[in-house]
Amino acid sequence: MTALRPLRPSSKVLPVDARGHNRSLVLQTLYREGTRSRADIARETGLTRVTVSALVAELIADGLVVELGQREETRPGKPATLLDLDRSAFVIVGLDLSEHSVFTGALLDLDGAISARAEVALEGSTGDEAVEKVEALAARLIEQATAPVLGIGVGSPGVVDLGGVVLSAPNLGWNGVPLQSILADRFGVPVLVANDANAAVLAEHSFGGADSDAMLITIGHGVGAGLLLGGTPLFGSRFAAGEIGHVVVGTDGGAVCACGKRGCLETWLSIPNLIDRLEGEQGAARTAVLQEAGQRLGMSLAPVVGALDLSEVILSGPTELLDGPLMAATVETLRSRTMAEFHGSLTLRMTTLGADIVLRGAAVMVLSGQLGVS
Amino acid sequence: MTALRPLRPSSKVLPVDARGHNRSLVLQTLYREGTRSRADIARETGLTRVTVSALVAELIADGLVVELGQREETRPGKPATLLDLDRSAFVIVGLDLSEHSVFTGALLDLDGAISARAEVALEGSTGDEAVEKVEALAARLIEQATAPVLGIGVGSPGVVDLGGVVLSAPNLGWNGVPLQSILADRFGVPVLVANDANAAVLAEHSFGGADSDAMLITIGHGVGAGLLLGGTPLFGSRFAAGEIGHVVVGTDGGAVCACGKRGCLETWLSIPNLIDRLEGEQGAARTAVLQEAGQRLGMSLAPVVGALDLSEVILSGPTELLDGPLMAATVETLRSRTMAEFHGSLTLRMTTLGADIVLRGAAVMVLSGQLGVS
DNA sequence: CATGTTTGTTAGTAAAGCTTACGAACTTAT
DNA sequence: ATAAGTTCGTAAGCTTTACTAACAAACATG
Repeated sequence: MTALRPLRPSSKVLPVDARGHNRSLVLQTLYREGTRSRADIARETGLTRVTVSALVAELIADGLVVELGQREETRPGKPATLLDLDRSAFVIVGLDLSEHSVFTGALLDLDGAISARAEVALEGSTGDEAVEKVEALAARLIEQATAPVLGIGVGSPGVVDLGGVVLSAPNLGWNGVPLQSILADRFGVPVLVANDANAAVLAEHSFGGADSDAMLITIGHGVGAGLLLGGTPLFGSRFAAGEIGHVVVGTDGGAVCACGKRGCLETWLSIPNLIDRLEGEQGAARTAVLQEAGQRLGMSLAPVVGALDLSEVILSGPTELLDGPLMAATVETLRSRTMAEFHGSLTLRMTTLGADIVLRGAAVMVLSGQLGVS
Repeated sequence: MTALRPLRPSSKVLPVDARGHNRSLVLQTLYREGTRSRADIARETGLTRVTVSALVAELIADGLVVELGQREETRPGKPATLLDLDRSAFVIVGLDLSEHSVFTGALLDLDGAISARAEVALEGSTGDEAVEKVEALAARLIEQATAPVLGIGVGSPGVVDLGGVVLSAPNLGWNGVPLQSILADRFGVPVLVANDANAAVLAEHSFGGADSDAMLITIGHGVGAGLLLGGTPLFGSRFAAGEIGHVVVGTDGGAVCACGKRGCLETWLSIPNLIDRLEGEQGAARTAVLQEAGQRLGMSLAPVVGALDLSEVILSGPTELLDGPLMAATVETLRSRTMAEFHGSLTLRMTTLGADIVLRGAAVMVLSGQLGVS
């Protein structure tokens, strides 16, 4: 008889786990700050020079870190030996399954730069056929790799659990597809699978300058969101966090949605619906349609921004539709519906990463999972 | 030149830190599962019997754990020596500053049971005068303590940062009041200060059976919320997470709020406003007022529940107003505005902890901060 | 009564990071 | 030019941690 309900048991920590953490810490310092000496790393991490030397020796043996020779800068004392990540030592395979009619993929280096691309047309494939197309795409990219593959990252539409099983992706006809283990078995490298919007918000955090509390809205065939809270992605109790497309917005009806309800956010904001509404409209009428959509988005987001105290909301999707009256109306609605004094510094902007955002997010997943850097 | 923006540096981990973690793990096992032998703990934690013995010896020396004698149960092998937390070894001081005209406080044991109470009338005090009343209340409770004080937990209204500074609490006239250090300096024991709704959701998780993803709405003089995501409280980028009282709900105007906007959630739902609206109403008219308030709450919560994939929403406040037509309307609105297939198991209920919820949450903060149990 | 089981402890080992010390290589002051 | 001071990386030895192996104590069972 105890007053507390059981929590999932947290696990023991051995000294060897601490070692792994400190190894990642050294790696992260080099990754983020760039060229550094062993003594620099010791100062920045708080570890001793001795310990850093041992960890660096291990990283050099693993081929992750290289010595670059002595520091040029002239100052007293023995010159430092500079180190850096060997940013060409590995490549990462990133896959984006979120587009409507095509799977895209790329080879990325440790900095997230894209060195090769490939894609495969979906042609209406679903189920196993679609899985085979994912495998073929990955195989094609791995063939082109000029360095060992660190891992495969996948941004998939739908609901994905922590083990990389796609629980539900209606467009692809997937229900409980264990994509992670399928790819891991086939290619023998680490595989990480997540929802596309979650991947995107990670990319925006790592490469796009987003805060560690941010929300990224993907607007395309559907409407979804990825949430980053305290630097950690939010998955939700049923792995369905960010599924905001089918939340009803407003009290005044709205169009009937594919899901059966009336006035879902997607009926206002998804690109197909938006294009339908804009059909033939010009000038002020066109602006009015975009403003209405923006207001609806703002109304939907206001309670979330207030409840989570978000400082940054980012939009991803077709710039020509989103970046203008729509976004202006969203920010105006957000400000007028939340506490201005608290949210004075709330920013709303387009992603800076364009169409590659999911691919680069998939790479971040691998970097963070395999190297502990992110 | 690196592609990643700097993150706040995470810190090194020494073997001694791992030791502390494992010590907490043993403590947590005893706290949650109750009476256990060393061998039981070893099996449940994955640590060896040797290591557990060493950790238990330390905990016994600290007075946190006691031996209870041999297990009665008859089975082969040497009989086990049973252990348990010494649940009367320490007391916790919990303070609730969230009520409108009175500060309440209590002495709690390690199980969160209340053994003494005290309160002090606010009588309009603000600023330093209010701080002095907090100190007096704590002093009065500490005098009554029959065991060493493990720490002081405080649930305060307003915005509280991670260092226990009350950045803003308009009702008390507090702006940047370092309550944690004031109390720590005065009483020489660990002090933890957090927002009242955050404290409340912790209590509901520890003592009320709430899931590790839950949202607790406090409805009183104002309307606030505490969020628990993955078992961790959410604070937000400016420590203002949960401030949903001044989010505008609906598109049809509504009453003017103290904050200047029109149609804030508080204008529909705060207890003073609700009582005003109910003034003189009976029967169906009364029900209609409560239903309207419940619908407004549901409209506000729907985007949050959808975005966070919450499975549990809990209300705290006067049962006679909330637990009836209001709550029924809220759950109905929530279901009709979110994806039923995902949120089939969404539950909305009243807290089971009554008026002591903040006091007990304050105790959880101390338990979790000082013993690593929660 | 012999055998097997379970508990808690003792003894010894491996790993991790620490402190102390030192040689190498450089700048700066005399 | 020489001496002194500074900085870097490494070596040696220590402390802490949790591990394995082994054992005595205390019980049940055939």
